[in-house]
Amino acid sequence: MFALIDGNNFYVSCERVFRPSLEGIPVVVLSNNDGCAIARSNEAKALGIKMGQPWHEIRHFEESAGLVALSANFALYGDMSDRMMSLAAGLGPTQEIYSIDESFIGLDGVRGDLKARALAVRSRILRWVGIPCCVGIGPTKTLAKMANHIAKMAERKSGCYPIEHAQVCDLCTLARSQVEELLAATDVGELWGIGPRIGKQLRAGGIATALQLARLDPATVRSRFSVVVERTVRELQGVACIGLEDASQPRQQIACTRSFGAPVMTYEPLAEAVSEFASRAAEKLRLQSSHAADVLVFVRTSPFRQDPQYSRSIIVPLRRPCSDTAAIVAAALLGLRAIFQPGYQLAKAGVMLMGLQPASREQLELAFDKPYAGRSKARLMQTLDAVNDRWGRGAIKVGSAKIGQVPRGWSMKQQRRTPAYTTDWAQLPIARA
DNA sequence: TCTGGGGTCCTAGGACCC
DNA sequence: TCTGGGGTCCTAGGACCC
Repeated sequence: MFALIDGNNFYVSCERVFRPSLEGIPVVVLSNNDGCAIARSNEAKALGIKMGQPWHEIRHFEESAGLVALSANFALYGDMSDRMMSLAAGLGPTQEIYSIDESFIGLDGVRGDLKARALAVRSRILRWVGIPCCVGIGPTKTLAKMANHIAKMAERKSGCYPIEHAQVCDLCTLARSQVEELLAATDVGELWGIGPRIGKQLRAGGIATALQLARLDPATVRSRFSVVVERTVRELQGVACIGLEDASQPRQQIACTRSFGAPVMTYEPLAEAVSEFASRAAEKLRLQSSHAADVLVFVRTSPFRQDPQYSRSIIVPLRRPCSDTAAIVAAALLGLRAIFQPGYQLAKAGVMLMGLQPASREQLELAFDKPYAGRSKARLMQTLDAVNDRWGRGAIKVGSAKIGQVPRGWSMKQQRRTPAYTTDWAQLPIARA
């Protein structure tokens, strides 16, 4: 048995903790560069504002409906999340933190009235952290997710589900007929694992509700769709196919990407941005004690504009897997040089680290104890992270202006013989403080 | 004028092998 | 007219999640 605890309108709720005057009015939190809405209060949802809707399409609500828009503060949300998760963990013996605002709780072995227990945890989170939550309980993760959706909608919109399921919905204590009524009242597109594409295909085939999907034959679903949809069907039937992932797994891929506030057309500002992305990605990499084998860098124009489109990416292998900012920045810049073409209004760029592997004990020992260069590099990275942690991101950066650029007067042969990513730390310009 | 930033998993098809 | 059969690995792209 599983529970899913989920903070309501999480980013907006975090903001409201510190600005109670925002209660009861339409609020959105905006993405990077205030580009689009990434969280909406119930009042904003009632205005018809969609997830991810561009700000310029909804800003008229400022005047007409008193909409308040806030720039995102992810550091705050991360902190609030940690507090919420530690209280949510009290619901059962195991916890999987699924996203910044959701966690699954394994309920095996928990005795007594689960609904009362969930309500108590919910009110503790509300009192101590200030975040309103909803809890869904079911025999599988997919059903717990659906129960959570019911708990939220029953509270928010009267009439769509029976009001007694508001805030906490426990499918495990209901009669079969009651569960089927809830399944019948749930659109197939609301289910975990059914997105817009599959949802459309299902509806075209006459499957519009969760109940209709639950009654299909899994094998048929597998042949017509995929094992993923088949698993959803089995989970709806009460057969648990997706287990709880207790221990958090290290990431298999680390990305740092941004849209630009204004189009970028020249190499230098792009190189500066890509250096920054690569540095941030390398920090994240060291945080999980991994090494990367490859660096991917991409640039692209805005797909929403009519201008000539340009989208390229390249994967640059590192000489050997590492987590060294200098090597990763150099590789990213080498890649950027290969894919950059002037004349396009670039809207977005990013760096991804791939082929991640644990930094093994041998590698760590090698870095710290054996060759001088390796030791100093690892210590330098530790110092970099420590200083940036203490004094704020970007307090120390790796200088990048010249990395990846070819010294004046070099022949093509020399350039080919000396790829930038083989650059040693010693050859790189030292950071400015 | 202005459109997020992360992630995961699955599948199909090609290359390659014996 | 007929043109093996099976396996593995890799990659790009698609679909999904928040």
